[in-house]
Amino acid sequence: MKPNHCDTIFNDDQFQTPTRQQKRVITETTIKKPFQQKQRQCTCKKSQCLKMYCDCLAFGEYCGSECSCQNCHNDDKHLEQRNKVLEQMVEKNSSAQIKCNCRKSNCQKKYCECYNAGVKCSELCKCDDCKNSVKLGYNQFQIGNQKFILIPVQTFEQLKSQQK
DNA sequence: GAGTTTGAAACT
DNA sequence: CAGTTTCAAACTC
Repeated sequence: MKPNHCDTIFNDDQFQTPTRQQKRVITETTIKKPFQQKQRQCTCKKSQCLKMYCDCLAFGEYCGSECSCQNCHNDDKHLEQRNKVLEQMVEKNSSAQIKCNCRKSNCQKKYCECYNAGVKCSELCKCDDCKNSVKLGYNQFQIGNQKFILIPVQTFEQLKSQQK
């Protein structure tokens, strides 16, 4: 198994089908409520929620009532435009891996994508003075007493069918 | 809550 | 490809 993709979360107790395109970082909020209808809350002002700056779009979710974004296009009224952006994103991220280029945060703050995702920095990273002390292996993380491993969707489906 | 810092994403 | 700018979140006060 090459757990390089961020497509799927597998945890010890259950398999859960992803409801969204996993993009780059799994936020703490997401980990706590994996694949539930957790409404992200973005505050985008200039991106129209049509760029990856938008947290909602970055996870393939629509913006919702809890967002406080301005001139939002990440809704069903702008489906065509939105989906085009998402398609490009999926293509771009089909082999996305968690890596960072941190300069000042020592990979110890949530600015760091690796730290934020709960994974160790890897040789893919170009960070300076890395102090990311996550103990788990690459693409593994733990919240509370729940351990998670990021695996590709394909593998996820295989595991799921084996479980039946 | 306002202002600052940060680094990914976007752009050139 | 590398350097720069833009952006919104993380962080600080």
